[in-house]
Amino acid sequence: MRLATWNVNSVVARLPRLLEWLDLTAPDVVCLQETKVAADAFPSEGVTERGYEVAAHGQGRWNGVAILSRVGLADVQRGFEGQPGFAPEQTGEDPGLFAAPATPVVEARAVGARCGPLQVWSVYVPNGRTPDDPHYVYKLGWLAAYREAIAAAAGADTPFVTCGDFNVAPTDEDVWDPAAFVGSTHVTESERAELTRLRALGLADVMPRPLKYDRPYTYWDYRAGNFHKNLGMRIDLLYANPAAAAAVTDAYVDRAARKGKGPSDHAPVVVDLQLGG
DNA sequence: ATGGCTCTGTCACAGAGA
Repeated sequence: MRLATWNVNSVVARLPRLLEWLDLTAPDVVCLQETKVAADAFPSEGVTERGYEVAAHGQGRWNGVAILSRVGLADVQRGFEGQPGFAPEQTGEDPGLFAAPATPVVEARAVGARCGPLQVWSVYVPNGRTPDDPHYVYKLGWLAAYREAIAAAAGADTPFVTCGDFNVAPTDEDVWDPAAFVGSTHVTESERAELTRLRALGLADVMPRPLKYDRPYTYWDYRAGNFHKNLGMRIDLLYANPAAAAAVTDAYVDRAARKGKGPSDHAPVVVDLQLGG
C-alpha cells in the first residue's frame, strides 16, 4: 500500500498539480491538509475518475482536511472527541459590556477513516502564530486533546497512522537554521514536548528520505527563493503504531512536487507499506 | 526576514501562513 500526506495550500488552486501527481505517484491513500474548501464544494470529479473515494472536512476559506482512498473508505470521523475550538475572546479583544459570551469555533483540522487494513488520521495542527499569541495556547491544547482522542486506536494491534501538517519541527535538525527560529513557534520546547507525548503512545516518526540534500524537509517558504536554497523545515509528519511502522518498506519526500509552476509550499511525504493480506 | 510569495474573499486590499 502506498500512503501519502500533503499540505496542498488550497485543493482548488492545486487541482491540476494534484491530479498530475496522483497519476505519477499512484498512491492508495492520500491525506490532504489546507484544502481551503467546504466539504460540499470539494472538487472531487477528477479524483473519483481516478478511482478514489473522498472524505472531506472543510469550512471554506481556512483550514480543511481530506482523505482520498482507493482501497476502501469507512467509519469517517470529521473532527475528534473533545476537539477544542478557538474562542474569539482568546484574542483579547473587548467583546463589549452586553455582548453574549463568544462560543469557541471548532475548526476543520482533523478527519479520520478506515482505509482497508489501515486506520488513518489526516490532521492540520494550528499554526500558533507567535509564542505569546492565544493561538499558541490553542495549538498546545489541541495537540493534547488529539493525543487523548487517538490513544486507544494508536494502542491497538491493527495498523494505525496519523499524518499531516503538525506545524512543529521535532528537532533542531528539522529546520534549516535553528538560529533563525529563536523566539518563533514550531521549535519551542512545549510544542516539541507535545510531539514527544504523542510518540509516547507508541508511535514511531517515519523518517522519509530527502531525495536531494541531507535533510528531508517538507516545507519551504514561497519567498526569497527558499526552496532553491533548500531553506526548509520538516513539519509534515507521519506517526505510525508498531503494526504500521513494522510494515514500512520505504518513505521519501517528493520534492519534485514542490518544483515548477503553481506548487504548494509543502511537498508530499510518500510512504510504502507491506501490509499482510 | 525588519516578511521578498500565494492563497481566499471580495473588488483594492486584509488576513493568514511558519
